[in-house]
Amino acid sequence: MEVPNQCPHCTNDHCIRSVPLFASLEPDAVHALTDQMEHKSYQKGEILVREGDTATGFTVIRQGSAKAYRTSADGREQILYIFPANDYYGARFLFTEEKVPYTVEALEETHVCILSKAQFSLLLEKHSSIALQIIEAMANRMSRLETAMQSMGGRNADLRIASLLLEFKEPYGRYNGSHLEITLPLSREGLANYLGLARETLSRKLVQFEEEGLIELIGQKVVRILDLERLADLSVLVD
Amino acid sequence: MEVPNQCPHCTNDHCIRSVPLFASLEPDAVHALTDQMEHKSYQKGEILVREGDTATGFTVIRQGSAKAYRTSADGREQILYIFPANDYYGARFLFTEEKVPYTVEALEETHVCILSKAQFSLLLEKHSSIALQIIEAMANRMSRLETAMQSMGGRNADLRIASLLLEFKEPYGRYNGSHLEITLPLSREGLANYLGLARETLSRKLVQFEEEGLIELIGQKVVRILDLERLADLSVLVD
DNA sequence: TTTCTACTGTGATTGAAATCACAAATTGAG
DNA sequence: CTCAATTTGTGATTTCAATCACAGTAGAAA
Repeated sequence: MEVPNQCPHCTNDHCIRSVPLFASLEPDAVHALTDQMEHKSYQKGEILVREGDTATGFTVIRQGSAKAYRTSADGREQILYIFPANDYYGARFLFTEEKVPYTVEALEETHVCILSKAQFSLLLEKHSSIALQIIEAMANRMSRLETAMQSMGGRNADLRIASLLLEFKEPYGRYNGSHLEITLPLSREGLANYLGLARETLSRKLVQFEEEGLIELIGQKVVRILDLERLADLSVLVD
Repeated sequence: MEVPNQCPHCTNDHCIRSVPLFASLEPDAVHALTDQMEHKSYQKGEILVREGDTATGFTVIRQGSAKAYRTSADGREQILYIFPANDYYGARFLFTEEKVPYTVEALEETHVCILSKAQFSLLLEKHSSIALQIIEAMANRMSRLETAMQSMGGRNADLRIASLLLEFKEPYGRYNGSHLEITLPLSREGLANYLGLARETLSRKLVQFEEEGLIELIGQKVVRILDLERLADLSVLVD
């Protein structure tokens, strides 16, 4: 149920300018880009692109958010990335791979702008600074993957969960008074699929963390961090 | 015990030309580069760079091989990468991070060439094609990290080990007659640290694989693959 | 060769997380 | 608001891998 329409957020330049990747472009380049992009909308649960498809274009999430995951032979869903608004995906597999390496699914109502492979290549040629920014963005994702790998190689669930909370501190945390509160972007099931744990284990560990005074659960989407230091000790971060 | 010396392999142009990243450079650019690079040698077990150090330069492994790992609070060593000859590391953390994200340790006698951050930046400016090749190389590493994440999120050790064997098929496998044989680049302990498993579990699983007719162990460094198909079924790869 | 040191395999046991099963709570649609 | 559907928590149980302990093996050095 893709609804190709004129994305109201994209008919003016603001759209692209709020995407860090394009922040360095001059106004008329932004204008040109805006015209070329294709706009689509998705409801929660709809698939933006499916693992194994031939590469679509470079896709910017204008509004909403999405998860990227792979499905294993046993049916398990391993979430690899969570893309918040203004993030993008698809730069990488325009360069190397023919096939899309993961399924991307909307976590809520989501609007995206798509630039075709050809247009994206042209953009890269004209504005070489964008290549450097892509390298930088890729570097950040690699950092995260490396930390995830370390955390998933660990021996206990506490480590994974503590590392997850610290990872989410940046993008999803904010201070409410003096307390850091993280608004979880996924359901328990989703978090479990991100961590490679059973949902039940995650539930139990979270209440255990609460009993130990590490966190406080507020509703089921918000976690208040009570003891960041002890959480960091549990996590993968050394020193 | 770094032994800065004139690396015999680097005083002529061949050195750099066999590194895919620099394959596209013209002869005199190669010449200029060669002069700028610093050469070092390490014995097995020596540390090339340590996690948390301030970034050294872009480093090319001329001869030998190395492992990159992080150490967790509990002392566990999670291996993130294995760098074979002609591979390189350090491009990424010249862009973004100040601190080196992992320790690199020689797996055997190893010779490297190092390009300083400043020189590397200059190179990038002059030869924009190198930026694209770096993106491509990063894309490949990301692919591997994503697969690793999927495999480590899995529920059993068989999956991890089968995925490892398939991963090693490319770089370390070769056909001996009609049989595919993989020469393992690490000890059991090392492999276990790569997989996030206990050494004992890996040992047991390998003999189990052998009993089931999936593989045949030849000495302790070579694995002959007897049933690639069934191995793939066990692994993370779907279809 | 012999000796020493590393690495590797294997049994016994423990333990942590997966699974199974279901109840409680929350959400959302009508 | 009500009711169904989805999500979440929690107990009981099982299972698989970690750990502990040690013996066998290979490899390097003397």
